[in-house]
Amino acid sequence: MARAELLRHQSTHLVLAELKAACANCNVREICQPAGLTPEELDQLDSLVNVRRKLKRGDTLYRAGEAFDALYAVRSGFFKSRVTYEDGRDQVTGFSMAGEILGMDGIGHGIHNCDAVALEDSEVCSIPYARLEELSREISSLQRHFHKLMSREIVRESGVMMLLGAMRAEERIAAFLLNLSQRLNARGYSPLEFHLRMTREEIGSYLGLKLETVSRAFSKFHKDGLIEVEQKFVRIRNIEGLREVYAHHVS
Amino acid sequence: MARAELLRHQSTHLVLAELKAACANCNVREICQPAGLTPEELDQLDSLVNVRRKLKRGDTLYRAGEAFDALYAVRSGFFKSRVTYEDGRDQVTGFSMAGEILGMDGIGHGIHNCDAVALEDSEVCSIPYARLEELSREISSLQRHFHKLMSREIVRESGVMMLLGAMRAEERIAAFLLNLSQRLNARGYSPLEFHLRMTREEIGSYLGLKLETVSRAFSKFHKDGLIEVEQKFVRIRNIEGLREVYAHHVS
DNA sequence: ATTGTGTTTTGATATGGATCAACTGCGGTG
DNA sequence: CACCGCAGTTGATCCATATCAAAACACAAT
Repeated sequence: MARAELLRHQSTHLVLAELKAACANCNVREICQPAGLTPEELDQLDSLVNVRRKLKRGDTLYRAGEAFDALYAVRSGFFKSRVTYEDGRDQVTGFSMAGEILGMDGIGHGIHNCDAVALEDSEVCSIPYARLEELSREISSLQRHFHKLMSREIVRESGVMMLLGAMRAEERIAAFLLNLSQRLNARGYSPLEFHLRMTREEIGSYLGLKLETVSRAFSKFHKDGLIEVEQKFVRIRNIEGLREVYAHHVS
Repeated sequence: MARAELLRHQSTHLVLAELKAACANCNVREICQPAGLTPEELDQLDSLVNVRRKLKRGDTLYRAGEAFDALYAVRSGFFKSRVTYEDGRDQVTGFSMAGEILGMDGIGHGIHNCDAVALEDSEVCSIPYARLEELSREISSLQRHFHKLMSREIVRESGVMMLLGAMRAEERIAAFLLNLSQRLNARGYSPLEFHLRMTREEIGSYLGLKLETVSRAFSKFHKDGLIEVEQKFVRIRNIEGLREVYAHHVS
C-alpha cells in the first residue's frame, strides 16, 4: 500500500505542476501513446486530448442513455461501469483504473450503454470522438492503436463471460484478484498489496455472486494462507496458490 | 421454417449466379454496406471483400492462437464462437448468422482469441484486415461503420454478462430465444419459426447452464403455451409471454 | 432394415451459493 | 466524543440448478 500511494501522489503532483501537461509527458498510456509518433503528430494528439475533468467519489462520468460524444482516459482514480436493467437489477460490467479508456460502449449507437461511476476522487481526459476519428484517418498508428483497444475490450469481456458461465465462486474471486494484481503491476503499483476501491457488493455484482459469498471466499483464502484482508486492504501472500484456485479448482 | 428455407436458397442461387457478386448486390449487409458510398468507393469495397470461403458443418473458420489477418462476413450459414480454457473447460461466447461479422477478437493482439466453428455448411467473405484499415482511412463512412460494429460487439457482450450474472435460467433462455428471433427477423427470416442450429449443450454453454436445464426450460415454455419445440425446430406461440418471462421473472 | 452414436427428455437426488438474520466494526458528522 | 449508518463477517437454512441415471428418439453409416 505504501508504495502504491506514493506513486499515486507523485503522479498527482506532476499533473498539478504542469497544467498543460502534454500527452507526451503523461504517465498514463493507453490511447494517448501509440508508438512512433512524429513530433507534429504528438502535437495533434495534444490538441485531441484536451479537456480534463475531475470527479469526486460517487460522481458519474456518464450515464446510460446520454448522448455519446467522447471517450475518456482515466488519469487517476478508479471507476466502475454498470448496466441497469429495466426492472432495476443492475450489474457491474467492469472496473477501470488509471491508464484505461472508458466509453467505447457509446460508439455503436451514439448513446451510452452503461453508467460510469467514480469509486474514488478521479480525473479523466476527455477525447472528443469526432476528432479522434478524423485524426485516426491521418495517423495510422493512432488508428491501429485505437482498434486494438476496442478489440481488447471485446476479449476482456469474453473472459468475464467465461468467469460467469463456467467457473465457481472461488475461482471467480481468485481470477478477480489476480487480474487486479496484474493490472496494478502493469501501471507500476505493487501487485501484492493494494486497496480495493469497490465494496464486496460491487465485486459480487461484477462476478455474478452475492456479497456474502465474496466475503466468505476472502475469509477462506485468508484461512488457507493465500491472502491477508483487512477491510479494503489486500495483501497477496501466495500468488501461486491463488493461481491454482483459479486454474484447477483445487479446493 | 418454410419461408426461412426459401430465402436461404434464394440467396445461395444469387451467389452461384454471379460469382463476382459485388458488395453492392450482396444481400448481406453489415460491414460491406455503409450508407452513402460513391460508386468508386463501392468499387474499392469490392476489392476489399474479395475472397470467399466455404465451410462444411464442423469446420473451423479460425482457431484461438492462430495469427489474425482478416475479418469474416458471414454470407450464409451459422457459426459459434468458443473460448477454451487451459483445463479443457470451454464456453460458447456467441453465435453468428448470415450478415454478421466474425473475428474482431483478433485485432487486439494479432492472434485469435477464440475458435469460430461452422454449425452448418456456411460461406464467408474474408476481409483482409490491413486493407480494411487502409480503406477506412480513406472512406470515413466505412471507418465509422466499422467502429460501430466493434462497439456493438462490446455492448452485446455486456448484455450477455448481464444474462450470466443477474438472471435466472428461464429468463436467460427466454432472452436467448427473443434475441434469435429478433436477429432472424432483421435478416428477413421468420421471427416466429426457425431451426436452432446449435445443440442444447451449446445453448447451455452460451448461457452458463447445463443442457438438462435448457431442455427443461423448453419443456416448461411449451407447457405454458409459449413455444412449440420439436428437436431443433422452434415456433414461438406467445412472444409477449416470452418477453414477460424475460423482463419480470413472472413464473 | 439394422446398428450405432449422439442428442434430447425426464426423473431422482445432491449441492453450491443465495437468502435471511444477527452481530461487529469502521468512518463520517454534529 | 458519541452517535449513526453503511460495510463486512459469520451462521443457519433454503432453493435453483447441477449431477447422476435411464430411457426415448433421431440420424448416419452399413
